[in-house]
Amino acid sequence: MDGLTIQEAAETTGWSSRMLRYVEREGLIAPRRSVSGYRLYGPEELQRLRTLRGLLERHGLSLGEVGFALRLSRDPDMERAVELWLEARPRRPEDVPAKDWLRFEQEKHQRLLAEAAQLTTPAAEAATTTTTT
Amino acid sequence: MDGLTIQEAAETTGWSSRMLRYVEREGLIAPRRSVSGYRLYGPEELQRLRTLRGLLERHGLSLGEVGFALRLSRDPDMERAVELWLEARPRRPEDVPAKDWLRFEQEKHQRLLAEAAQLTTPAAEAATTTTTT
DNA sequence: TCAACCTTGACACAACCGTGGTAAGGTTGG
DNA sequence: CCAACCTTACCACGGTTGTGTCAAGGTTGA
Repeated sequence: MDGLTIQEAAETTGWSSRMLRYVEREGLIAPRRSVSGYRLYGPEELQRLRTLRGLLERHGLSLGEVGFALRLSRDPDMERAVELWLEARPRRPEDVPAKDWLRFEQEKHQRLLAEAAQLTTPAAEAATTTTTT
Repeated sequence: MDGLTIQEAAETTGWSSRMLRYVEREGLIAPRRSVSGYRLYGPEELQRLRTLRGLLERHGLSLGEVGFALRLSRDPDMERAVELWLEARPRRPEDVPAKDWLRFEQEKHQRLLAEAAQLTTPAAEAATTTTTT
């Protein structure tokens, strides 16, 4: 049975086991299960749990908010609706000609994706884990 | 004194005046004020209030969630952090070679922006308002 | 002037969130 | 077999959300 049980995972990540179940119900981190239903946390999940903790703390976010961001990213229809509503802020279209704004947005996302690609170096995840052996 | 007072705005938008103040405190819609501090709702705000209502209902969102989306869009640092965490979902990099995934993401955003540009035709907003006269 | 608005601030209250605990029962490994 | 885990499903409980109402005071317009 490879992978840490919920209590072990709790100890190495700083979450309580109770909260690990909660995090799972929020859809954020769902470890695979053993045949008998035990949660089995692998290095990826452990790392994600730690970075999640950091994310919340550094930006003052709640689990629910990150869960909402996840829902957004999984429901492009909803995401589009929200973004459209937000973009429609009272702002004279003459101020920023649409073309430029569009270019700006594209560049923003390209920048973002570049960073993402950089930070997602495949080996990095597993390496940091303490309990890999 | 042009613009509707809070109660008038409430009547035409279906929100209660109490909720209009709440919506404002969430940072979603802040009408300008008269010299004496009265809220004055213009056609833009009224339209946004109606579409907001629709947005919430159609997607089962809460004011707080839209408020969070707003915070996200105003704090690119936070947005980037959240997106990065979400993108790092357990997914074998071998499954989808990074290049293709990147292209897919870019295309997604271009599609989105195209739609946005289309729906943001400048005249549309003011036209639909009932109280323009 | 005076009724009918507006403002902010407070109290209230149900419903939900984050979190812990406990109970009843299954799994595991020595 | 048995201690020490695991599972789900509840109760609890303070904090936040969404919403109403009320109070004390300023503004407006006939």
